[in-house]
Amino acid sequence: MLELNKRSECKTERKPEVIQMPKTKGNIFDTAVEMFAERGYDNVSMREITRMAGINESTAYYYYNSKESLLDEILSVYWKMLARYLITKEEVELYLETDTPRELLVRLFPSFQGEEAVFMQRANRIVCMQQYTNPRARDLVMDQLINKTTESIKDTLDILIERGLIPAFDTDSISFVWCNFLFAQSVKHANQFLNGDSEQLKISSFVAYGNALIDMAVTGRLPGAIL
Amino acid sequence: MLELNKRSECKTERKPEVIQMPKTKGNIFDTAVEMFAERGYDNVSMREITRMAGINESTAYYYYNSKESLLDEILSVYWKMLARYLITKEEVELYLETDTPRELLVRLFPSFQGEEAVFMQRANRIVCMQQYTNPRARDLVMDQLINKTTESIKDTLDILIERGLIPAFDTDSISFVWCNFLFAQSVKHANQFLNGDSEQLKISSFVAYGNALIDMAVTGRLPGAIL
Amino acid sequence: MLELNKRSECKTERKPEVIQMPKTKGNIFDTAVEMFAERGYDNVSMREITRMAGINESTAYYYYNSKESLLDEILSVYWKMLARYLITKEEVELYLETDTPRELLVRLFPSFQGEEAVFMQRANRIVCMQQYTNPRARDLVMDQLINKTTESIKDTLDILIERGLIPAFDTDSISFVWCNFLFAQSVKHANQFLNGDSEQLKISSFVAYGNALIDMAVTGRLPGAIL
Amino acid sequence: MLELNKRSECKTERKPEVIQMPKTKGNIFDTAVEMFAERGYDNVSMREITRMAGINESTAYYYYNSKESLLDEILSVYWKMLARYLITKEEVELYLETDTPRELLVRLFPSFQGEEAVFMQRANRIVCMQQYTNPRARDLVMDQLINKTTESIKDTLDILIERGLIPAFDTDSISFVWCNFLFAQSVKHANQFLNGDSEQLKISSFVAYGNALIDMAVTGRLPGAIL
DNA sequence: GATGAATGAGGATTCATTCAT
DNA sequence: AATGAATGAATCCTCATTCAT
Repeated sequence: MLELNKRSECKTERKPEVIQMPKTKGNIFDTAVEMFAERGYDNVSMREITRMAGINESTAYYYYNSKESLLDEILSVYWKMLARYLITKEEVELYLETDTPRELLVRLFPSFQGEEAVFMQRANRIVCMQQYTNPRARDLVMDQLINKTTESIKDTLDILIERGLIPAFDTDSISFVWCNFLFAQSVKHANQFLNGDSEQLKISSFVAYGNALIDMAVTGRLPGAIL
Repeated sequence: MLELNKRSECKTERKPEVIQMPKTKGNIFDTAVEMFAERGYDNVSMREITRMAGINESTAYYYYNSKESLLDEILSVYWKMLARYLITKEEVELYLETDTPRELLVRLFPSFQGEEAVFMQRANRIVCMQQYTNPRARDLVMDQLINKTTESIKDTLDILIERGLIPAFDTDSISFVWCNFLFAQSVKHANQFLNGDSEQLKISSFVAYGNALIDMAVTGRLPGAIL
Repeated sequence: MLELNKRSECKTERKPEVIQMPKTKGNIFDTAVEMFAERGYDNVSMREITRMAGINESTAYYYYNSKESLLDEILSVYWKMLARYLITKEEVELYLETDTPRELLVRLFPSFQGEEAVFMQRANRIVCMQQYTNPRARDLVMDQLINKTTESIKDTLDILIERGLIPAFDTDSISFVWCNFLFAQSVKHANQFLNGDSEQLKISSFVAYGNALIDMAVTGRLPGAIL
Repeated sequence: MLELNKRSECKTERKPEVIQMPKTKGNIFDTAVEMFAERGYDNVSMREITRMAGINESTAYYYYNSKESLLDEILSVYWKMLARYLITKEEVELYLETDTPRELLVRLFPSFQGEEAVFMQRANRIVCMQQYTNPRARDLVMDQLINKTTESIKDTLDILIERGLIPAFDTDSISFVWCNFLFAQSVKHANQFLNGDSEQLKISSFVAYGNALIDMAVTGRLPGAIL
């Protein structure tokens, strides 16, 4: 059976490429990510972050010019990690050597593991919150999370159709709908985020309806449709 | 041609039922809506709102106990207006006397006019921003914007299928995908919102892909699908 | 046995002479007394008083020019009621026709009944709190509560000695000590005041040690002294 | 002649044990003590304190979390200084090696010198004002200023009687009266306090009547009593 | 690297009071 | 006699940031 959250291993090497920082800086960064995610950028003060991190308030300014630049770095790291996980045309070709169409389509649902997953969840929430007021967060959402993802989906579908592995249909509109579905999930996910419970978040409906989308793509018709 | 934003008249009377306030209170309310929408609740001070509204800061506290209660009222009004526009089963039956299936399905895309539209756009943006930190806004999004809408879509599709007006399919998953599509649009809409430009917001893609969803429902297959 | 809080009836008529006010004014007055006593003049706002009294905030200003003038009236009424209860030389003479020395001395301990007692308790607390910052309250304490009372005690003792009803001693210092004892009790009383519990305030120690003072005056020696 | 305010030296070492603070903090503390004493906690704003202290308002919040915590510290210091000056049984025994009974009894009247005296006077006034609304101040008055002092007086009298140095009498009631006398003086003292004039406060009556109390204890009879 | 001290600007909110009605 | 609307001034407090050390 299909498992949305366990993606088969990547073919192309993806070195974790962990972002290296001095210990204190990392401490500030991590604490900020956690607190911003929990309560929102505007509702967390530098004082609170540094107090929670157990360091002096002014020390934060040794590493970050301003509160905003701290947020910038978080967005930056998030952007980079996201980018590493978008599937390119070349990768699709590669995967197709071994994947069935269903297996390939599952890869279109993002999935992170371990510490990375925790960071991505938090950063996702921060970005969702900030997209309305922070131009960089908005770009991130619009460009990376939406346009690039739509493109990636469309590319995958196009290749599958081209190879006759799934029936032909208008991939433009379907990739748009598909991506918006993913985006809505990510917003809802961010929305329901409660620190600590993050693990227990019910993603069952997400999985079920994600499968519906894959079904549609593979069959060319609505799930359960009797034509 | 299909027009998503001009819904044919309602059968059941919907009196505008404008929320009445004293002049000054309305002034505060409107200014707050405008400024919160533009820059976010946290980034707008009572000082700024009242200065913009041309009244004394303390006057705002004559009408609202706190900044938060001002936000509460905005959410309240938004909730009420939204609720008025959700389609019930009874209304679906009524519409079906004259509507074609396509016309009926168009009604599932919310549409506001004039001043109301301006308020709804702004309030939508405020709600989107606040859903992460304000429990009431979160409830509004999760319950009203998502659950109730999904239900409304499912009801409509079920009735159409029951009457044999569209092919049978799994309305559960489709209404879920459909609603999430709408929700994603509303978030993106909020996201791109720039005061003044609100009118120029490109909704063409929304319309195009909205039509794709309607097509799917009417035909039971993916748009352009060759089975 | 001696009962400090049940003073035998006054000989001279003391008409209750209730201070008459319009209903609303009395309402404001009473509410203010209650709230000032409970939480202190500075910590109670006109808004709170009028809200508690169930009238409009500005109505208070129809009857009182300012918050301070409301306090002034309270002090005024308190002053008048206190004055009515100080024992004059003439009254001492009158009482002596029927009282034993002990009975007469008991009269030196102030005692109020019923509603009057409630008001006096509250007002006493207000005066105690305000004596440090409000000149009128200070005068009230220093002049009325201390000097006049001391004088009244001294007069009584002098007459008793003059008539050979108690041994001779230095009434100057004893009336001073006596009055200061009373004053300390009144401050402690005010201090321990908790609205609602006012009735249950333990005055047993006050009574016991009040009796000690009377004993001293009647015997000329310290209570229990073996010379 | 007896001098109430010059207590013969302590036997047991009492190191001044001055409370040390950073300069600015001390500045805030001192200014606050002065201003609170003069005009009352509620009638002095942080703005005024810091302006008077010549520092920025927010600096005060660097050292004190709130206005109330500033008051708390004042009460704390006052409490500590008071505690250092209560006479214990052991000290009474010690003093008795050299003191006459009168000299010993004089020690029951508190006496501070120099800067300490100024602080104690001010703090005493603050405590007197605050005792009605601030639980900590109330405890301070009731427990430290009254109960502990009464106990200290009783202990001293008991020892003197036990050794046959003064006649036997009921030390319970006398220590109660005595302490209440002291307390009344302290309240009156606070009451009459006018900044700058503090030095000129007439304490003659206090001394005179304090002597009366000592006389009573030493002779067992009322001052000037002819039995 | 890290910190303690300090600050200017601005935050929400309260308050006593006024005035037209 | 009573009130609804409005306000100026002040309140406590927070915040991001700087700077000398």
